[in-house]
Amino acid sequence: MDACLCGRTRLLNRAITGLFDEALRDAGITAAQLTTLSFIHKSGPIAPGEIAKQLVLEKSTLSRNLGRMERNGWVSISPGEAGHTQVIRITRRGTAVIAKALPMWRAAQAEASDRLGSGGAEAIIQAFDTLRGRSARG
Amino acid sequence: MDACLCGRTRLLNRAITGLFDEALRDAGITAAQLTTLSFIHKSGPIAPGEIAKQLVLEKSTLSRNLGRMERNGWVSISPGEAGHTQVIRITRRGTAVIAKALPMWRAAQAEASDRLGSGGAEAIIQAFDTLRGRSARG
DNA sequence: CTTTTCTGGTTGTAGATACAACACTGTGGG
DNA sequence: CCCACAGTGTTGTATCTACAACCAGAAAAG
Repeated sequence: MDACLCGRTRLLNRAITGLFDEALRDAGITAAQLTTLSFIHKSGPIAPGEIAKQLVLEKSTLSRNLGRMERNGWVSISPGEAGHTQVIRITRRGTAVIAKALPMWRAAQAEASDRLGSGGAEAIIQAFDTLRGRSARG
Repeated sequence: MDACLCGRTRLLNRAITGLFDEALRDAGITAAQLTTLSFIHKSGPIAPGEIAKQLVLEKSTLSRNLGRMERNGWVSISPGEAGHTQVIRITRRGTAVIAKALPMWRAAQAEASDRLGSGGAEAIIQAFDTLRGRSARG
């Protein structure tokens, strides 16, 4: 059970997330939050269900994460057209916090690339793309 | 911010962990617990601090995880020789649960390899090893 | 038109994770 | 001997995550 893909992925995740969280601390945003916020920024107004699908997040998880982000003033949550649906929009403060975090993110990205080695970073991108591709088809 | 290593690593982690957790459900153990338990099984009696260091886990995180595993009867926690230290030992029930989980783990590992593609699985191992090597040196 | 079913979101509960602060114990300096 | 310090583990608090159960609205079935 030595070469467990899950154990390795999880350890990799702890190490990389820790690195980004530390780098982003002064911006007052976590790595998880920045990922979601950037996604919303890029997508434009979007339903929670769609975010969850794209980011492979449980809807209940996302619900609470969005609640925190709304409390921080980074996103607005308004009722959608069809009943009981919602639309998530990034706010000015949300855009501002992304801008503030950007240089710190760049530094963390560079540091992560360095620690993973040129092959390692590529490797993660590749594993990610393969997973994405397969799950999209399947 | 599209090719964020952190976002991708985290998504990869959610996907892979979910796959293993589902596969292991009938064994009554989670992926995180199986990783720690296997490590203890392989290492023999070991101090919590050492486990945390090897698995890149915060000592407080490990403390609570070990508490749950002790409550499940999978490990024993006894005082070490030097004051205030501890020794963690795997129990019979711990060994038994690993044995029970083994075939499910194998299936999950195969499924994960498949979804990641031959290159993807190798890629994760490689990224892991590079990180390990660099952090060991640094 | 009413009932069933489906889709989308929230709430209850629990594990995994980390940071800060604390408690316990051994060791050195005085 | 007493006190500061360093190493090790726990506790308080918060975030991230998921599963199960639920609720609300809409569409389909009758």
